[in-house]
Amino acid sequence: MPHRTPITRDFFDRPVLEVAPDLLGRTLVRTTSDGPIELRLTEVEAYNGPTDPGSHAYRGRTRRNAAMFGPPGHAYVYFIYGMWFSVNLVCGPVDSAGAVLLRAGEITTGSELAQKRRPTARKESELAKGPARLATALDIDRTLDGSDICAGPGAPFELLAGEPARADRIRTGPRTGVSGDGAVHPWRFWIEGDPTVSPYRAHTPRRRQPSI
DNA sequence: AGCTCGATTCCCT
DNA sequence: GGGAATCGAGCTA
Repeated sequence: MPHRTPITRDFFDRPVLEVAPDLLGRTLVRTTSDGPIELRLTEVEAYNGPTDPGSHAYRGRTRRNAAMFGPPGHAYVYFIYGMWFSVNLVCGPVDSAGAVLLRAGEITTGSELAQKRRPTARKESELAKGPARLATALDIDRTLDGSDICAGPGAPFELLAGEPARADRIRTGPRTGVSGDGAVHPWRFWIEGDPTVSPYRAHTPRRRQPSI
């Protein structure tokens, strides 16, 4: 399969736990007004629908998470911590609300554009190391929520076959920053040894205001 | 109407 | 390793 073959919607029809590791090594093309930025995915997390306590879908459909409950092959973009965005790719049947969080990758095209967006990055490997950094580097915000990933060249997003990661290089572990019962599942997937993979952090409960 | 805290990053010690 | 920044979804009332 040639490197630059577009991935079609049936790729996303499968269960999210199957799609997530299969995304590693694939190329996400983000077409901006300034030109294309391409990202080789190195780290993702699966969020497994309404029964997954770690998922935004856990409490059912809301205005924010509506895209997750929509058709596969679309983006779910959400705003977090008052200043960042994160990007997911929706998987599985409509209403199953499966989504893969794109956590990190290697910028392979348009690194000048990404640098401009991420001036604090000191190394190429830091441009998209972490979900909010990835979204910033690729100029992704809430206006792209619900975008079709499989609409073809020139759309805001496209996914290319790339070079899927070898199975023996894929590692799994608990999801970063997920609390409670959602933390037990090893649904984080990354390419072992890749310098763009973000460091694992366990969930840290935020301290309450000190009561004097 | 008010409150808590999050699928984080950055900067400081 | 810890705290600040910053806003809004979702819960409690």
